[in-house]
Order: sequence, then C-alpha cells, then structure tokens
Amino acid sequence: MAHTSALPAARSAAQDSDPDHDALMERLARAAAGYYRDLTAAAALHGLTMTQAKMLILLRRQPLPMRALAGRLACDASNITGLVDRLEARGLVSRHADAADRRIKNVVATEEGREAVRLICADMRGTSEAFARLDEEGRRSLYELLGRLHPEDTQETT
Amino acid sequence: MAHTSALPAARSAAQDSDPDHDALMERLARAAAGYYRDLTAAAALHGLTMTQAKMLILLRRQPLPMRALAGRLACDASNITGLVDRLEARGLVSRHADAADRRIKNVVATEEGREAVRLICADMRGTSEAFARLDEEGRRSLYELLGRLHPEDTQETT
DNA sequence: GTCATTGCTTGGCTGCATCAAGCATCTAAC
DNA sequence: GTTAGATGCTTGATGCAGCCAAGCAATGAC
Repeated sequence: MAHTSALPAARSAAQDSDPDHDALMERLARAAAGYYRDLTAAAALHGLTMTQAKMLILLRRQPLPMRALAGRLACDASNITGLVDRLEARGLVSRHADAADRRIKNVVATEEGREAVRLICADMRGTSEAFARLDEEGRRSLYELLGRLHPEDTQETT
Repeated sequence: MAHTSALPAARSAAQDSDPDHDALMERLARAAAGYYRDLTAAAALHGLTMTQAKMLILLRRQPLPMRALAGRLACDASNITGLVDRLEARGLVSRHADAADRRIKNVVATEEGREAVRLICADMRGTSEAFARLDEEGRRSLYELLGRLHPEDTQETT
C-alpha cells in the first residue's frame, strides 16, 4: 500500500479525493474475483468449467479459428486443442476446416452450445444482483468507465 | 429490465441509455480478464502462478488461517494445503500453530513474501496504464461504483 | 469420560497451463 | 515447379490447481 510513511494523506484518501492507485486496484480485484466466482459457479451448474464457459462465450456471436481463441484466452495454442476436444465431445462446438486455408480450423458453437451460454449467463445471479445495486445512472457511468479502461482494441480477428 | 417492447431498440441501446444487462456484463468481463491477464503476467515474472500471487496478496496485511484462505479464494480447503506448501518451500510464507486453538494454522507472509507482492503490483503495468486513461474524476467514480457493486461483506475473517 | 464438530492433510482424478517437437499447409523466392 | 520458410494445429510430457472422499488431531458440548 502506501509505502513507508511520508504520505499520510494517501491512506484513507480513497473515501473522497483521488483514490490511491492501490485502493482502486483492490476494488477492481474484488470486482474481477466476484465476476469469475459467479461465472465459475454458473458454469458448474451446467457441468462446465470456467474456461470452457469463457470459450463458449467468445464463440456465441461468431466462429473463430483456434489461433484466435488462443489469443483471446491468452494461452498457448496447444491448450486450445484439448479445450475444443472436450467441448466438441459434448456437442457444444464443432470444427470446420476453412475453405480458403486448410490449415485453419474454425470453431463454431452449436445451437446447444449457444443455449448453454444463455443458461449460464442467466444463472449469474451474483453479478445481476450487483448490477441491480446501481441505479440507471450508476450503470451508465460504470459502462462508460469500463469502456475507457479497456478500449476495444483486440477486436478484428473476425 | 426494460425490455417490454420486443425488438430493435435494445440492441445498441448500450451506447447512450441504460446499458443493457449483457452489454455491461461484457465490459465487466473484459475488465476482469484484463486484470487477471496482467496479474498472471506480473506473477510469472517472479516465477509465481496467479493463484499463488492472489494468496500472497491476501496475506500481505495480516496472517490468515488456512480455512479463511479457502473462503477468500473460493476453493476447497484441501487445495490450500498444497498451495501453502509450495509457497512455504520458497520461503514466501510460513505456518504458525495458533496459540488458542492448536488445530488452526495461521499462514503468515514472510518479509520476502511481502516484497514479492510489492514487486508484482508494481509490474502490473497494463492495469496502471488503464487507470491512467481515466482522469481523477473518472477514477473517483469508478472507485465508488465498484464499491457499490461489491460491498465489503466478506470481511471479518480476521 | 463420549461424541459430534471443526481444521488440516492425504490420495486419487480431472482439467488447465506450459514447452518442445512434429505434421500439414500456405507463401515466397528462386 | 521446387525448395525453404512461416504459420496453424496436434501430440506428449510435466506441473499446478481444482474437486471429492477419507483420515487424523484438537476442540467443545454433554
């Protein structure tokens, strides 16, 4: 936290003035932990792991090549193979060789896979309730601030 | 929410009016992913896993019994044993039998452990830069909104 | 004392993550 | 074209993280 001493104001400054870097980090950490805890629990209700749920969520709108999935999930490409294997075995996604480049396998969520995403999101009660704690103005601000925190750079992958 | 009418308005509503539940969830997901990606990378610089880093962060202020760690990390108690084993083997934490109840082992971060936390937090450049994208007013709002999202209920554990 | 409860550990099993190595395909350069 | 390199995916090996069931030790209630 606020290091040695020297900065007496910083500590409880969080309440009113510019929140200290660490204080803000702590709250972001809490929000992140809450989100993942909720997602993990909701996914478990449907027999899925958090990582599997994250992948299905990425695929809900459009198919993605395995390579792109590795990028989005920030993990090694070799990881994706097993991940997709397990989801494919359960009929939630399928691989389709790309027409233009036969090295590429596009992973597409099946209807059952998309339905699983819907159910999981609906089961994320903790997060829904958290949002409900804000008024409309609060939700709008939060949405806007989070958008500024992480501008949607990592997008184009198709 | 406000979705009485069937169709088209809700979709891009995120831009201006009350952001729809899913749009807000998506941004929260992005923020959470960004935070953990950054934490994982920073921890890796010091040869630690994300989970190990999370545990050290929890212990930075005060010792906690293993049971409490399981609660905070939202995992099975049996998990903590191995986690603490590995950190203890590296001299970052140590176990101390509780004076009042000898079943309890309090886990305390060593000075080296606390130093590791400091270095890791300092290495979270991505998150720091994200905060820097907001002005002071933005940081204050975000801090306040995140505080309302997750009121600090889960606290007392000592 | 006895017995149920609580805190931690162990063992077994799965999934997730890494790396190194390999095959197939595409691209470019000759 | 043929070769050489780059790129996309898979495999195998290893370690960590997660769960569960089972066990021991200590506490607390009686």
